[in-house]
Amino acid sequence: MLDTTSPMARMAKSLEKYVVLSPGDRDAILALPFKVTSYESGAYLVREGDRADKCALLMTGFAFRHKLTGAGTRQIVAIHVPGDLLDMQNLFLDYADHNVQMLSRSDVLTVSRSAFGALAKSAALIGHAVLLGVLVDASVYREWILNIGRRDARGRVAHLICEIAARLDMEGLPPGQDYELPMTQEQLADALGLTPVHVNRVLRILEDDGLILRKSRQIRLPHWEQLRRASDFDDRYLHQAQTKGISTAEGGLEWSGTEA
Amino acid sequence: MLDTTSPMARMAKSLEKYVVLSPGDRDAILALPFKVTSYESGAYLVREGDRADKCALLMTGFAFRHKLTGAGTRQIVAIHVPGDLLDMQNLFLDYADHNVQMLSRSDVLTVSRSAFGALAKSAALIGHAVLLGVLVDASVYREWILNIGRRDARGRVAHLICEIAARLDMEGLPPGQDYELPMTQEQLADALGLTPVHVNRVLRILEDDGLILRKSRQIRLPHWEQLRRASDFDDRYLHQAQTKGISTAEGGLEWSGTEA
DNA sequence: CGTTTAATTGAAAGCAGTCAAACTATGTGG
DNA sequence: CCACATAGTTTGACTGCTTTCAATTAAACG
Repeated sequence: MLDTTSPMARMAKSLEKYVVLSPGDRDAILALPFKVTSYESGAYLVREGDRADKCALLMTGFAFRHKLTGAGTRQIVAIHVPGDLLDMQNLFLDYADHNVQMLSRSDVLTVSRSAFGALAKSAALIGHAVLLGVLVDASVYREWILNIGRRDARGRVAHLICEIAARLDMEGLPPGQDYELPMTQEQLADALGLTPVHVNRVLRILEDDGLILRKSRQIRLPHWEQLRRASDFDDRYLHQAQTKGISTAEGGLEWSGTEA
Repeated sequence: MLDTTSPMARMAKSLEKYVVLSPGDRDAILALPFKVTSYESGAYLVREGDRADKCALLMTGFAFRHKLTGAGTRQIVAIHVPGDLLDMQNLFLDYADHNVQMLSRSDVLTVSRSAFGALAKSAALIGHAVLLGVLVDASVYREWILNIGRRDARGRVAHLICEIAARLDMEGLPPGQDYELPMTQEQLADALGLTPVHVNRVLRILEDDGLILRKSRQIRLPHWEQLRRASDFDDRYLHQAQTKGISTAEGGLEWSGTEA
């Protein structure tokens, strides 16, 4: 199932989160011309204003999307984990309305807009997979609007932690383990509409409440269910069922840790 | 150009904001079975948890999307104006992750999911129009995240007013006129992550600053350019160019009003 | 190891929220 | 056409969550 012969197999696998591809579709994907590029942490994959000319798959590492206000403050609007399709967002629009930047050193698979676009146009299923991917992204955006607009700082931070944990889990990364959140507190703040100072305070509160354990940027969630409740996190907005396949145990990751 | 023979002509027109349809595509759309329904203000078009079974076009009136937190607070995540395609969002996902509700008495054109889905699958251009529509919606979501996360209350309110004005304008509704914002201050608050009381105060501030004029829910924007600057509004995120056709004067609507 | 970047902590200020009451529309029935 | 009821708007006083400003400590990097 895990075909590692070609990086394009990862692309096929990512699309198969949304549809069941025919062998023909699969072959067509494997036949696409591609390129794998390593990006440093902080490198830009797309800059606001760029004409989108490629579509990408995040193979390793993390990335984020962000926009800037006229006053220069930043708002991160999405976080991406390995396995995410990166630029369907901008691919078909006239120009990029936001930035995509690496959160960590990352390997990115890119396919030219023309090649991918042609395939998506000719193979209906693949086009549909792209549409579903965009719809799920849109659902995540809606939850972020709710999170930032209507939850207090503690709930907001906890919710983002839950989302990232759930998505890593979904992508098959080791569940039930510590995981590394490759974000500075300043980046967390920009993702949550808070200040870095307050994020720091809230993290401490969550830690004091026993909801999370921290060691540098390693985070462990010893009481997933509690954290989930505290943050009002309900993973349905991630539409993993759509994502047929990955069948994580319904209610909960089981973390082994107890106390520091 | 403005074909009023069938409500489906409105649907075709809305899709043509994103692509140039062939006569064949157009005919196929006009041939779809449809239904026009009137909804009262406050009526639900879609409820969270519903299986999506229809796709809709808002013909007259306004609508909004919202989600609720576990604590019961509401966050409005999008506003829709006449001419908007309403439920591509949920159409292809397993179930609706949010609610769609009428802001005013509205006429809605609906097409069954199966009929529309089949057409979108067979006619690549129509499918592509749907994709573009969803991408533009996603871009608007991103701007809302930025707006709520990084602008103060005054900027936030002003930005939303600008967005709605720009979108009404885009849909060909009388520009440069007063327009009626069919939202209560409580709804505005829920769209902006604020409280109704504070929205009220901010509206007064904007009025005192001469940026808006109000009479009940009629709003006039006598100094568009000033309001635009005050709210850091840049309409590029609405991707109207994508929306080939409607060529509003680039930089600014010209409102005639001066002072009350 | 020194230098830079990120994380912490404290004290003070401020923007927005909460609570409560008064006022204004809008709508209904007599 | 007026009286009452309901929904929405406005205003004031007070509270508090989050920000700001500043300084210190810890971690990451070449």
